[in-house]
Amino acid sequence: MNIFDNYLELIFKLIKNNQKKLGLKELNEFKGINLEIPPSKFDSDLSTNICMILSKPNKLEPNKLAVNVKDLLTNNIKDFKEIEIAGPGFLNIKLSNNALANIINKILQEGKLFGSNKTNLSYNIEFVSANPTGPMHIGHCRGAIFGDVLSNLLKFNGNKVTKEYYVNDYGNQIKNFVKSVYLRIREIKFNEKFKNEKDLYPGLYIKEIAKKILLKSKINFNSFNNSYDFLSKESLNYSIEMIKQDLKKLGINHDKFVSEKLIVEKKILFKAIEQLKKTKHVEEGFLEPPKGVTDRNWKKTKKLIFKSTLFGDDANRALQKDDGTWTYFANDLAYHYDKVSRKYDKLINILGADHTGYIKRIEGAVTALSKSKTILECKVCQLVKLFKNGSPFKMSKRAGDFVSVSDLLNEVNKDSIRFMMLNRSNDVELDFDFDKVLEKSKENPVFYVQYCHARINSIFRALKIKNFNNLEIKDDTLNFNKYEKEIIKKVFEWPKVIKISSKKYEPHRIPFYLYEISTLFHSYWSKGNEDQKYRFIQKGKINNNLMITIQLILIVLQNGMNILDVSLPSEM
RNA sequence: GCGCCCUUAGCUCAGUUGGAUAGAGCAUCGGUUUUCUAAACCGAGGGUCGUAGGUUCGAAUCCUUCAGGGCGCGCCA
Repeated sequence: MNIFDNYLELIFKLIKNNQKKLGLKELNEFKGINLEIPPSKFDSDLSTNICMILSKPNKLEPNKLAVNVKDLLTNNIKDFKEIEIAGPGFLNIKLSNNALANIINKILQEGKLFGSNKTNLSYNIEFVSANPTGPMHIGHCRGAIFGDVLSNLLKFNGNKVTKEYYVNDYGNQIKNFVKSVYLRIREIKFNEKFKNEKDLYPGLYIKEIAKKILLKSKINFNSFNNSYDFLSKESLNYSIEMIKQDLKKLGINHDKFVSEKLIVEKKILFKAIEQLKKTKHVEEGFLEPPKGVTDRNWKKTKKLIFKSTLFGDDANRALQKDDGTWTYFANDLAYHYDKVSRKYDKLINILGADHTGYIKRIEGAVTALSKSKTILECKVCQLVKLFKNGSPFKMSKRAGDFVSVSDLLNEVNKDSIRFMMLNRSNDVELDFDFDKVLEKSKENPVFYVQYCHARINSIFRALKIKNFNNLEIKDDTLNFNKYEKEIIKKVFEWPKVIKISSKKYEPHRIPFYLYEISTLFHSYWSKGNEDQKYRFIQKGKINNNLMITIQLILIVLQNGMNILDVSLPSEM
């Protein structure tokens, strides 16, 4: 039930059928025309810019065209009770009571589905993909929640979504990680001091892993090479498990974990390269020394390169290292070849701000691999800064030199973390303030929205019922006051919020919307303090218009918080 | 040097494929509770939308210039 889309379609049809009469030669496919809720100072339900847009290519005056369009619409769409021409040529539309009643009834029927635009595409969203060399830190957390909620959002909007985690369980970092575990084991078993050499992982969690492995293993750890296979398998298991636990505590479950090691073993890379050689995206050649980096022993050697400059990248990228082994990017190319072959409509990668430089090459890779049939879009989450008492806050560094997700979860509950991590656009840095998140006040948006729900439930308690059942309205009983009207208009906007946030991959619009509708509710509620007649419950009863208004709020609160996966307590 | 992101009220930020007098929260000042949760509400002040141009009926939004801040720039992963 998206009234904007529905009515626009009607309007377009009418205008097309009466094109000549209106003197319109050029319809421009109705591009740029929209229907929206006008600012609250205008006393109308809908507003469209159609006359302003169409007047230009047809060389008509917007206000004159508006007079004709107004007549056309009022005579043919009986849902439109009254239309006013306003400002530079807006049409402000009032809906008939009958139309309002029908719309509201439909929303009540749709309930949990209200807001879905039923787009029906298949998405693959890769997110987190933190290296399995240690626990998740605060930086991963934002991307993790962003990806999870974006998945929920796209699912809610009617799509199929695969939530994917790419496990980088291959390469030098893994060797360093395993070596660190090995040295910690030697430290415990043979009392050898752990020397913090370059490239090793000093974090104390490595010690925990070492202890666990020692408890269950029977091998002697006399040589790194001899124990490597066993050690790497065990250490990776532990650290991946650790990450999965953190994700679980945040309420995140991926559908699929793809192992880089497996991608390598399946030799997918060769197929990918073979294909890209044919399309001339991969060639043997030489690369220039990296810019902005000095003091390197640069050797110009011939190797396979991916021509990412064709896709706007700064430089072409090496697929092979000097010693002939494959680069990380090469394996990622193979991984994305695999993703492309799974035939999703859209691929999305969620990255941290420090991976911005990687975007063009990997998006280009997908375009090349899919022969422009699949588009990969990378969304970047900017940094998270921790604050406490208004000043930057550093947590215990037990886990290493970063703030871990489990540290965070010890202080703040999952609901607050999820909501707050999305209470900013992904494009801007996010200040995460511990005090604010723990506060029970308007300043804490999570609380504010939840409190709205709790207050609604207090009405149920006062009326001694569990919910409003079987609500239905007839137009003759329809008589909303100005506060209710405002709330209902806001509810009508919900499908639009879903549509835009789905289209632009911007889940942050949902918490903002929920906060706004909560404000309208709290405000209306408080009117009862000033004026008896606005009290929700009169002589133990509640009137029908109010019941409907509250039910509509409940529907969007529940649908919204479901997408965020944040709880709605009925009492606080 | 290059790429990406950001610059909107004192502070932190929203702002829909370009729309009407640019919106919230915090902070400041003032008010509201014998009655459904005051953990809330109402009101006031506060703006050259970083700068300079351009596009047009109309620009915070699109294009160009410059300035400031962040992130990144390996044949690491």
